[in-house]
This record gives sequence, structure tokens and C-alpha cells, in this order.
Amino acid sequence: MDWTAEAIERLKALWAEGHSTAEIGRRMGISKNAVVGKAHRLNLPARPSPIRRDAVPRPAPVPRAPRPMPVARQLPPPMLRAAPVAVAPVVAAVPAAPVVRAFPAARPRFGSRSCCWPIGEPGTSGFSFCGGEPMAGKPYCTEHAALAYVKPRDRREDAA
DNA sequence: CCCTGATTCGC
DNA sequence: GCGAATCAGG
Repeated sequence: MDWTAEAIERLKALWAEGHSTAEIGRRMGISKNAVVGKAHRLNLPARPSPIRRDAVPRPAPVPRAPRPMPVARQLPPPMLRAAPVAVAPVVAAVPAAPVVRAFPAARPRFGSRSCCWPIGEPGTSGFSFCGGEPMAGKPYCTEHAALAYVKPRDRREDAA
């Protein structure tokens, strides 16, 4: 794949529109791996991934309490040994339809780590990303995060 | 099995 | 840098 500026532009646009990597690949005539690979390298905002490879520390050794003898009084309360259920703070991130385009939208530069809320019509020359300072741990600035993180609904076919 | 996206690693 | 292979969850 020859990643011309145009190709990258298209990738960003389709990515911002919320298409799946496979769909983007189909539209661009490349594999989804190429898409996700490039997107990754471009530091495009990661989509809610179905998997998590990190922070999967084995469910605690749960050291069998070496209960020596069936002496009831010596056994510790079961709840003290129960493996705690790790509750992941999962936030269903659903990019809302970017029909709003009335903000100032300072767009210094897209790339490193800046607000990736799409500004303008994807594919057109004026299209860009907000570029504002993102909230901690989020791909959007405070204003756009408010728009982006909405009720978990159908996230397909919702782009303008 | 289908889908999804992320990471790895030889090229 | 690239992306197929692989992984991993739904």
C-alpha cells in the first residue's frame, strides 16, 4: 500500500466516520490489518476494543488456606479469602454523529495526541480534526468528549 | 463460525 | 514503515 497523503487523508476520514477497520479496508481496497496497522502508527484514536491484552493479572493465586485440621473455629471467614472481582471502569465510547460544526475549533495540528473530533465534512478539503487539548485518557477535548460519550447505542451507520 | 480491534514481528 | 499472522473478546 502506497500511503500517499491522500490515502492517509481518506483513512483518517473513514476512521473518523466510525467505520470498522474491515469496512475501511474494503473501501480502500486494502486489508483491515493494513488499516488498523496504519491507524495505529498514525496514533488515530483507538476504538473501543473488544479485547484487552493488558491488566489481566491472573485472578489472584487464591492461596488455598492451608487448613490443617477440620477445626471449625480456626478457619478464617470465607469472605476474607474470596477473590475480589475486578470491576473495569468501562466507558462505552460512541462517537455521536458529528452534525455539529459550530465551534471555533482551533486546530493546531493533528497527530500526536490531540482532540480527534472531526471538523467539517470528511473527505473534503476543509476536513480536519479539532486538535484541541484532549481530556486525560480521552481522545477528545472536554467539549467534544461531552458530545462523543453518549448513550451506548448502535454505532454503525450513524455517520453523517 | 462470524465479527471486532490490537499487537507482534519478519520483512 | 508496513501488514500478515496472531491474539482475544463478542
